[in-house]
Amino acid sequence: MVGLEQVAKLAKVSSATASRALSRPDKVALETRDRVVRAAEQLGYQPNHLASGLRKGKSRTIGAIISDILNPIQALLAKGIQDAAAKRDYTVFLFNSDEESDKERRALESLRGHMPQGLIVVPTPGAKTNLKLVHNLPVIELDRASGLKNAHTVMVDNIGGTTTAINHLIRLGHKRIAMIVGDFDISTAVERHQGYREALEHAGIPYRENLVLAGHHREDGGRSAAHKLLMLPSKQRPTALFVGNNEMTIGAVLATRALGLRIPEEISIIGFDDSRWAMTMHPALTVVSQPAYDLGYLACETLLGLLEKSIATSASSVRLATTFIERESTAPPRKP
Amino acid sequence: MVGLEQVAKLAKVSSATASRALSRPDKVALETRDRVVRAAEQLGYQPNHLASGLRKGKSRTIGAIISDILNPIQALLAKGIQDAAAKRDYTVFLFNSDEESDKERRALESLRGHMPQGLIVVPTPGAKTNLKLVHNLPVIELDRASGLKNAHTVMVDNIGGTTTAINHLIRLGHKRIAMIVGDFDISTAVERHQGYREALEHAGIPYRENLVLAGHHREDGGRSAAHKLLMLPSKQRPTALFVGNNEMTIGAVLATRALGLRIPEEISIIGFDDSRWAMTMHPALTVVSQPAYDLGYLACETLLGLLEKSIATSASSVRLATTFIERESTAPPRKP
DNA sequence: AACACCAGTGCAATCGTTTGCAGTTATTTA
DNA sequence: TAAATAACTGCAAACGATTGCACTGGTGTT
Repeated sequence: MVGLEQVAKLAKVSSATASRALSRPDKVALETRDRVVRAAEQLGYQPNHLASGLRKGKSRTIGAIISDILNPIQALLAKGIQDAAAKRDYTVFLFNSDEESDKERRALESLRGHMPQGLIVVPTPGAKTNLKLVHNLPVIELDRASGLKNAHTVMVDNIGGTTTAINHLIRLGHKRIAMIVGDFDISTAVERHQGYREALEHAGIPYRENLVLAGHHREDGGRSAAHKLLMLPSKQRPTALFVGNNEMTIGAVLATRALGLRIPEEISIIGFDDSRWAMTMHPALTVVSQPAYDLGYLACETLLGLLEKSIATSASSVRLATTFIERESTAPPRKP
Repeated sequence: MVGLEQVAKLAKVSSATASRALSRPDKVALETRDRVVRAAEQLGYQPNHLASGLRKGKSRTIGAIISDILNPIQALLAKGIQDAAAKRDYTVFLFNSDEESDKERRALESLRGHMPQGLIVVPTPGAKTNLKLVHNLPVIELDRASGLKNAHTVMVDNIGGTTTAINHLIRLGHKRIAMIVGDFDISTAVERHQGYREALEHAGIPYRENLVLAGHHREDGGRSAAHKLLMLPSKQRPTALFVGNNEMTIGAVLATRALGLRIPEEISIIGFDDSRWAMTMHPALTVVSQPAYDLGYLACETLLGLLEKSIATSASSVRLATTFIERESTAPPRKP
């Protein structure tokens, strides 16, 4: 390891001056600085972040905990975060919680020792407790809210996105619109359900308990919920289906196919979240799309902004709009 | 920040003893250890990795540079790496190169300062030069080889995977089998192409230059290459198409659809890499699937193994087998 | 009884950088 | 010309954890 000491020796200055030459150019004579810079270059000197972080109390790292890197939406979040961090010369420690509160806690414990200056987290249901482990760190909650007071959040307009989708179905003439929802311990699931409810109400369509099933966020849950809905007696069977996230949508589509029902002739489907397979499947899926990359990017910028001015801004809350993308999976209901 | 000093004071010992009590239990009297542990717990003490890393010269972190986190295959690699690292209590700095040598270099520079103990990298074409930046670090090359001597590599059996696929097509009766390849500055592209060539040769089918087009790894390239192939006069037009990676395969499928050709009746398609959309598209795609998670996991285990025994094992090279998954996108060629 | 040995503990140096303070020159001002 | 000011530079003390060394007192050996 080539350290500052050696650079200093080669440049015939003290290590103090060498340090200043490299990070406070104005504090050092031009000629001296040159000598140091040249020496550093020649030796291939690279400052040791562990040491400087220790001394300055600033590691220039942040932590990020997303729920599942294999979910394309979350991967986009991660990418947005990393790009924003890289632009300001921060490095990010990325963890997966896999939606398990326990893994989230372990990630936080692991993270804590590395002295990140801030945190971005897609909170699991246990986050409210877990986040106490890092009570002294600025935290941005991404995609959903844990319910923690004075937390900063960056989310999408779930209610608006959902009502747009439901309104579209209503305009096509659908009356029996079902929804597959996530678990209500996650704020997005609550909000999307609320959007669904409001849209129906606004159109004067009664809300029917038996048309709302839980899919638990995963493909399997989506599949069995859809199966149940589509097996209802034909008088009760929904003519349209709105699914609360991408994983469950896959399940729902597969269940539909398995039953031999044609989309959109026999059942219209809209999913929350866009993705590659939604575009390429047949028929292409109509979706509510989230600006996931921007969401991540913005969350990171917000966090870094917080760090630099170090003023404890009171809890901020950002909502980004969703985009409704009409493809081929929706059509008017069949005449009876 | 609660430091060791404060724990020590509360337990009425020196910080030296406190340190030993927590990390070298056998070096300290049982009763003392208890007192220290209790004090640490009470104060919520968390060791500072920056400090211990600095002192011990071991950061317990590794760096990982993948090419694109949005590619599901690469996301799986990342997840495998992280899981393996977490199991041994290492933390990983994850970067994206986006296949650009320049970004790879910047990632390496950024990484260097954080004193990772090792590196896992999916090398870009510039890796051979870039990796000199970290010449003193153990490096595992993942998924492809940069050509660097004495590098450890963890890859799949690209040749075997490809020949299996091509043989399958040959057995179905195809004679004009086209391939969309990647750029030859990436080892996987070279190997897959070689597998294609060998399989044809072995079956006595002549290799035709005009049936092999470059798709440059991306969807767009795949689309235009496929378009060109499918527009050949019908006597020359391929009856089957093998595509060198997932991105290009999407393009190829879209081009096929755009031309109104039916899969597999008019053209059989096999892609390298499995994915969600390959399973759900219609018809479901026949693929050569890589054990990406295992690949990542293994790469990380190899690296950590290297670190622990600190013996400079000579370059190891691991190859994992691929799996051929037959779905619905292949069929015998149409009788003329 | 004399000695060697061992477990348990603390002192103080160390890892590589940064920075408050003080010291040295050169420059400006009255 | 003397004094005040500014511009550079170096000394040494941090940051928090670890560890070689030395010290203490106790146990075991002959």
